[in-house]
Amino acid sequence: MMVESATETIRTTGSNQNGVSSLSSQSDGGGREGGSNGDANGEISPVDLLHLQQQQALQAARQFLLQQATGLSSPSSNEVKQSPVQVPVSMAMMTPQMITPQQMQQILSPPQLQALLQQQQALMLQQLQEYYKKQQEQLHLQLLTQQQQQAGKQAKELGSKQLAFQQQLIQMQQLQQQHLLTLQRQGLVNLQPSQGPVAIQSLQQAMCPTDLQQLWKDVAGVQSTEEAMKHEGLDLSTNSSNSTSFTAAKVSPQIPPHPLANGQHALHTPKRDRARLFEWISSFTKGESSDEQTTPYPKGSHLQSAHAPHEEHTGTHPLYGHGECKWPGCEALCDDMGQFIKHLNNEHALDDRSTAQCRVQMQVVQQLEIQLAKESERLQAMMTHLHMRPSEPKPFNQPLNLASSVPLLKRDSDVYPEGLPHPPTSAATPITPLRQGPSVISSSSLHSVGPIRRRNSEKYCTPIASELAQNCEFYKNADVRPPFTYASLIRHAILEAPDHQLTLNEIYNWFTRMFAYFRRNTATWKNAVRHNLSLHKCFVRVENVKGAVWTVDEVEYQKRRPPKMTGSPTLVKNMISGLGFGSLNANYQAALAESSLSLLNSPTLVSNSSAASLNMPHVGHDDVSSTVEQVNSNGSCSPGLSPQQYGHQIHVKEEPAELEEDSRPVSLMATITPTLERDMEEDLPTEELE
DNA sequence: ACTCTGCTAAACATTC
DNA sequence: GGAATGTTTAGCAGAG
Repeated sequence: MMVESATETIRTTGSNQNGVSSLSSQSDGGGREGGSNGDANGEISPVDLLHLQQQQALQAARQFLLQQATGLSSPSSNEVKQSPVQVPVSMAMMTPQMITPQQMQQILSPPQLQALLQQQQALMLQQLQEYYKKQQEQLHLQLLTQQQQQAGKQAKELGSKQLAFQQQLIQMQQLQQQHLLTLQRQGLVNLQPSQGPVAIQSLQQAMCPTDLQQLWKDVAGVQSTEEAMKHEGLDLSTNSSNSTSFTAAKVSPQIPPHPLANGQHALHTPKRDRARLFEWISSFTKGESSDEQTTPYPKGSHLQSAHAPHEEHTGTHPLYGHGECKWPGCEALCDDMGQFIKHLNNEHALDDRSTAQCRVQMQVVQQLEIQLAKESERLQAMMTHLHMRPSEPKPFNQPLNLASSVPLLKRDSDVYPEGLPHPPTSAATPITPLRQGPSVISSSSLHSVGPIRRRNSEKYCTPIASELAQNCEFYKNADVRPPFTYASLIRHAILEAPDHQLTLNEIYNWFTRMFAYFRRNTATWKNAVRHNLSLHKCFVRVENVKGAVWTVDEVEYQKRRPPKMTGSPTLVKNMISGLGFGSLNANYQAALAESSLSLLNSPTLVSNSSAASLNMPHVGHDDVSSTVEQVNSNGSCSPGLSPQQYGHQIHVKEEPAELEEDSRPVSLMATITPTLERDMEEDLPTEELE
């Protein structure tokens, strides 16, 4: 009972604080309809009245608090000082007043707070009742008058006005119901009246209509009770202020300044305070849940973390741990499981209270999930930003920024169904290998260590070059499997070589040098490398003076995964238009980005012998400007990139590589398709593009 | 259900 | 002869 009353008190106190904003906000919305009425009558709206009264209650509580605080010992004053620091930001935002609800609940003793609030509540209730009564009568009168006066007016106008009045009436009745219910039910659902309309809505959600109606039927009784309380309120408050010494001295030294700021604190707080904590959490949760659609960041979401200790699964029952009942707000001591079960069945049976608390908990979970989604989104934005930060517009060949511009591309869900953030695919980052340590870790670090069948570089437009460039330090140090296929890695290694050729051993070395992951399981991955080299005809073995070297047939490589262009012609059009490039086929995006990046990375060309062996047709490149060759220090074409690609990269300057990809001449691609012995079932890109 | 792709493992041949 | 290199096959699994 003490806990109950204490929580009630706190809730009410907090409501006074928070109610200012929440109520005022509601008056904006709900008050519009009633506002006209209020203006017409020259009276304040019920919401304003409630607001005013809650402010009065808050003022009274503050005064009371101040009186008591003057005699507080240093610890408590310290606490008061510290609390604002530890108050979560959103909480602080919610409570613009100097004294936060937490401070209130820490400093005021439950009886005192309860007395204060009961007093204020009783006053408010009485005034509200009277006010509502008057308003209802006036509304009915006005409605009748309107109907009579506007009998000759257009039906439309009449209808709208009547509707407005009726809505106003209904709203007022609802408001009245809600307030009364709040006052009556606060012990049941731990609702924070101060949360105002938000909490009230939550209450409505938490209670079935029949409950509401039944409760409303008892309004008269409630009123009498409240009036009785009101009469006793003075005595209560007097008693509390006199007899109960101020509780800051009693409670504060035992509890950390702000249990809410740290969930662990809740474990060490006295039971009463923990109950209060839960009440706060519940009330905030309810308050947020109602406007969660419009509030991007739940204000009290972090508070819910403080609730975690309650939910930790200890023992054999999730609701039982450390000899306590973990039911929110309960914490009854139970020696053993049997006792706990008995307690659970007795105290937390299926009733209104348990149901309401369960709903509260559901909303807590819901809020947490929403918060998780929000935080994940924020993380994505942060990572995207960090990856793009070092990027400076290159004079040419700036790869596509897929991450930022491909909102429609299904990547996360496809590649990371677990909800893990996908590796940043911001190809807009500088191409040169660099530069950022593991601190800027792409989400690739989250890749599983096990085999990944589909590397995102292959299908989901993560250019290996950019990814590696961004996180090369990370991959060098972290035992994380790179999210690329062996073929991609081999190709990248080869293209990274000065002459675009590597021996097998050099490829091995590149793997071990670049990836900590490949410093182990050598037998496995080396075999895989050899297997890939042999299997894929894009890797061409060239006999050299010093032995055999491996080169890359870029055309073959890009033919490896012909793009599947799906979608409407308009979509394709949009893709080509440049801004829509995000919808481009990921394979081509990745492949082209990779190839272009690799070209930029590698200062030299493939040796003539290898180039010849690559069977690369030298296609006349009308589009290739000299600047291309200027930029490309070598001044010659890479084995893989067609001149047209270069040309497009150049011409379309800041256009993403996809564009080049898209605009890659189909006919040319067809013509340059080398006739290689190794047959590979392949759809010509042209067909796909068409 | 089927196909494609990628990974792993393994056997075998050739070369160093 | 052993290790490295290269080729090939098979099975499995994920994804479309």
